Amino acid sequence: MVDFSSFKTEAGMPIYLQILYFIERGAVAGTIADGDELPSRRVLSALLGINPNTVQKAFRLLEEEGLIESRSGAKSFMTLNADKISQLRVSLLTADIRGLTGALKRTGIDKAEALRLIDAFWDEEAGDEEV
Amino acid sequence: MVDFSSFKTEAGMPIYLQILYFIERGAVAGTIADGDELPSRRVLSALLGINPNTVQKAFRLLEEEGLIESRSGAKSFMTLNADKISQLRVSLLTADIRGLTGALKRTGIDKAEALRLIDAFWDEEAGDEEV
DNA sequence: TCAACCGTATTATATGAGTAATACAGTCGC
DNA sequence: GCGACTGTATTACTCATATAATACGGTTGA
Repeated sequence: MVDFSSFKTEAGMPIYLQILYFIERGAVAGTIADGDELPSRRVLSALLGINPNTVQKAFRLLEEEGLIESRSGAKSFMTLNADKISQLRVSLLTADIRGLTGALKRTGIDKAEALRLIDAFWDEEAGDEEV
Repeated sequence: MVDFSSFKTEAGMPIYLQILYFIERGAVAGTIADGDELPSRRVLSALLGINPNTVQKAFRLLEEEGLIESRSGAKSFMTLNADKISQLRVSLLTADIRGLTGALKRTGIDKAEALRLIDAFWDEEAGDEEV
């Protein structure tokens, strides 16, 4: 069963996308594996305190993406393979890195300082680093 | 005059926020300086192909933040000083770095690989790096 | 002075995100 | 079989974003 205990909704991004990315990143990280059972729309929505339709929207997109399989009346399961994971890994990391480097460049930071900041912040959770 | 020639709207974020961040990052980077004149709401909206009200929303927030000064009937100007810029720099960079490290960790990447990716992607614009 | 700007405000409309309530048919284990 | 679950679908509502069309009064420069 796919574990949602570490999932927390945040402001600023649609919840259905947060669910989508949570599944995608879990698949790439290996914490979610092929064949894993997904909680039902109703159960997950109750667990997260959101509407079943919001969960359904995320699951529908994941099914269109070929990452999960749903049959009317039955439970839903992850359908992963090495190719899908590899492809997903590239697209997620590329978007992450490109987004950050673009933002940092617009803020006038050079590469050396960027690397220093990543290095300093990596192990922190809620520290007050000197920027 | 604040230069918006490099500004392009993107999907996924409210346009008024994109304008807000563009000004903020320009102020931190030094490409926008204290006393710089801002284009009028009407002129900028025509230039960007968006609605004047969307520009006004961004400028209103910037004024509440104390980064610009507007007088009814007259033009608007940047009002920056070292303290404001320093404060802005910390908040922007902190949000950037925290966002990225969180995403990469959820994708199962370790620090060494993260630093390698940033280093490899920094000088690229639209390349096809091996991830 | 006065026309051409400027900032500001108001009202209306369209769209997408998210919630809410409900309904229907398929699957599964007892 | 049958009840409890499942996925799926529909309609309606709220809210934020963005657009659109105006309108008002202040500022500026020829």
